[in-house]
Amino acid sequence: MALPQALLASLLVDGPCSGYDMVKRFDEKISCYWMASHQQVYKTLRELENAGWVSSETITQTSRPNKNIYSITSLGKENLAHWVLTPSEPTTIREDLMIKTQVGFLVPRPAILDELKRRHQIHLENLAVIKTIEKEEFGDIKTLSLAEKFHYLTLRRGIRFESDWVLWCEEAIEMIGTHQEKDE
Amino acid sequence: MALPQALLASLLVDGPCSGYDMVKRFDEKISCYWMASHQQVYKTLRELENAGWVSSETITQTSRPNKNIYSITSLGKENLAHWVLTPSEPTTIREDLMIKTQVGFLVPRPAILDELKRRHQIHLENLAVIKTIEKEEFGDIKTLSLAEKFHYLTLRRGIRFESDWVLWCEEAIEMIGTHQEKDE
DNA sequence: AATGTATAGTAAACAAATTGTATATGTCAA
DNA sequence: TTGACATATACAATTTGTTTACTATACATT
Repeated sequence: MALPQALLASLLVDGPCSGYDMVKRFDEKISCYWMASHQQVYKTLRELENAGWVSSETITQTSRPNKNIYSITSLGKENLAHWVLTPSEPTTIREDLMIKTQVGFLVPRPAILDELKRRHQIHLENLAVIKTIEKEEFGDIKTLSLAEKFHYLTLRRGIRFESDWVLWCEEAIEMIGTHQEKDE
Repeated sequence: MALPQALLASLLVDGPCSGYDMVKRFDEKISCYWMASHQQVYKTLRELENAGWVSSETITQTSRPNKNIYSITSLGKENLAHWVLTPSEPTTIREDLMIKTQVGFLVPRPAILDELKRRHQIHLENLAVIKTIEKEEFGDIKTLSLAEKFHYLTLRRGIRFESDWVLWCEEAIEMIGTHQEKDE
């Protein structure tokens, strides 16, 4: 929905880059709250250029394929600022695991417990990655500039999000794992 | 992606219902982790019937338009159980507010603070609704059946999710609201 | 010499989701 | 009695996103 704006924001905050770089940025940093395939990214960058919100410069490379470096234009920046001012509703969520949990009684308990443990592990790992970034990129919070604080807040969202999943998984594993059926 | 399974799960857990009822169920209860428009719901129910995973019975009504009551079939139940056994990755998130936070420095601070406060309020209200359901539908957790515990866990996920948003909003409002720029 | 990995991008086909519109009917209040 | 609201379903257009597949080159490994 807001992929164009997500790309513009990345170009603005982290500087000009190629489509290839953008895909990597999405895989790494932003992954906790936005995802996009490389086809989508390349396509959207071209559309943004047609709209005049980004400009591109082709870098001729001898050792590698040529690449197009995209930069946000002043028009793109204006558009982005305008979009930020429009209110937006919480994004709709579609979480497969919740459906599976709802009907978890359909399958043997070890099966659903394994899936919960798998998820627990995934979120533990994600959390470790984000916390490393927090330590490396942010020192004393009070000394940050306003822009840095905004950046830091998106990272905090990721930490909260992953921590919350970890805690829920633990609650679920405990509750399902220790359940004793009456009269059986 | 898993809308068919979400519908099957709802028919199984909450019983047979019409397309109209299903939309309402999605608006109310499941809203914290799945969303679907009525067009999607009606379409998918028809597809599920063609696949033989649900059956429908037309209820002739004099006072209202006729309605089709859908029920899950044994084939649908088998399919659902099979799907539960397949592992699934965390759903990709696309959260507009995070992009806006990333580039919040583009707009006047009161504007972004208002948006954060609006979100804070939304999640507070969502949280109140879910907590009411928790009180009304679940008493002593230890006495719940296994199926009820699975149900309860999806509710717990909603409570955690909304609480977490509330806390993040408070953190963000505090951090941005109290920021003092140096040398300006 | 063959295989794998990283870089850098294009394109078509399909699936999913949103947006907009149409069609009925009944209830209730201003 | 007009209009808003709720019930109940459906079609069509468009946008958005995923899957699959393909073209290149270079560098490192086996």
